[in-house]
Amino acid sequence: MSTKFTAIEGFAWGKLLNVHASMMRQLEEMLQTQYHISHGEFEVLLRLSWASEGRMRIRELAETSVLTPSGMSRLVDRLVRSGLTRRENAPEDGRGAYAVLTQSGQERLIEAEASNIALVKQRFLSLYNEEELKQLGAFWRRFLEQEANTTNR
Amino acid sequence: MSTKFTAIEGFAWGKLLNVHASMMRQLEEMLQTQYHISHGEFEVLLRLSWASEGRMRIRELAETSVLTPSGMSRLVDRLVRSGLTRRENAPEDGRGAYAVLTQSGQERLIEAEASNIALVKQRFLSLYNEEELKQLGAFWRRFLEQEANTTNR
DNA sequence: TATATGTGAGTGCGCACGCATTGTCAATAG
DNA sequence: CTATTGACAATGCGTGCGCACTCACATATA
Repeated sequence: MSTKFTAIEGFAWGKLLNVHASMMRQLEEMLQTQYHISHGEFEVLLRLSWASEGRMRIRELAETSVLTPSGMSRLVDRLVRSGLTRRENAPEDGRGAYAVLTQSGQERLIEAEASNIALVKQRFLSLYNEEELKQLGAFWRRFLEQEANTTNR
Repeated sequence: MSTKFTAIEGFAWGKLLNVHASMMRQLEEMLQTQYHISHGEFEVLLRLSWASEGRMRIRELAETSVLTPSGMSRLVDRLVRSGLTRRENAPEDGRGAYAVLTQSGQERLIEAEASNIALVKQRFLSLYNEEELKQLGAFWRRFLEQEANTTNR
């Protein structure tokens, strides 16, 4: 295998990085200035809202994110100080702690999520028709299926 | 505009994030364990290798990256301590400083870049034929052209 | 030339993170 | 029941970064 990219390969890969960086920069700036939360904090609030009764274990949150348990513990700390979550001891496991979405957290999340979705639609999704979005999804599915196969062994 | 994603939209956007995260995680782990450099340091070495005589101004490096000038100054510091770059005063501008690729930096970069390209090909590019890669590139081009239009005003 | 304004690089400080460790509790073995 | 091992959350420490600032120098203006 060659140690160089073809022009087509270099473009397909390199510009993917640029597109991702541009979108993330815009999303993070919007979340910070309008809602005073980082993108990581936003994602935690979002996962909590999906969970039953708006609560998840710290460890579970860490596993479904890019953070370690220690980083997640501190992130939840910040959310607690901001009043967006609270901690609750796990009744069934004395070691465990839940992060629980507060009323204030739900309200902040609803607005932040709406802005988040609007920005992604406006800047990214609106550029492609449904057929093209399906095509993109098919590309990602192919990648993720290969990942699932190779990480299991 | 709706405040929800359609299933197709959510997949096309959400899985793009997953694909990017998976690739970046693999690349960063490879660069760190095999070459003892971060991905940001790798990109700086790469840009230096593209520049004439392997030298660029700190400010210029910062502008073409995600870092601020202060962050870039410190990143170059680390590269200097590792022996991969050296600093040189700019003769034409007494304020300025160049980061210059050393021999050791060139050697490290050549190997790291080969590994980087091999990993991207193996894990990502090899999943798609040339027609599909062209299509991906066309999607990215559409996005970046829109960005160029809207950021200029 | 003399002064004011702008720019490049570097630094003190605060913040967020990972790693290693600790404290607490659960689960298993004897 | 006791001891060992393992798991969850939290914390001390080191590191990398941005922001605000400083210093050195360049550029513009009178």
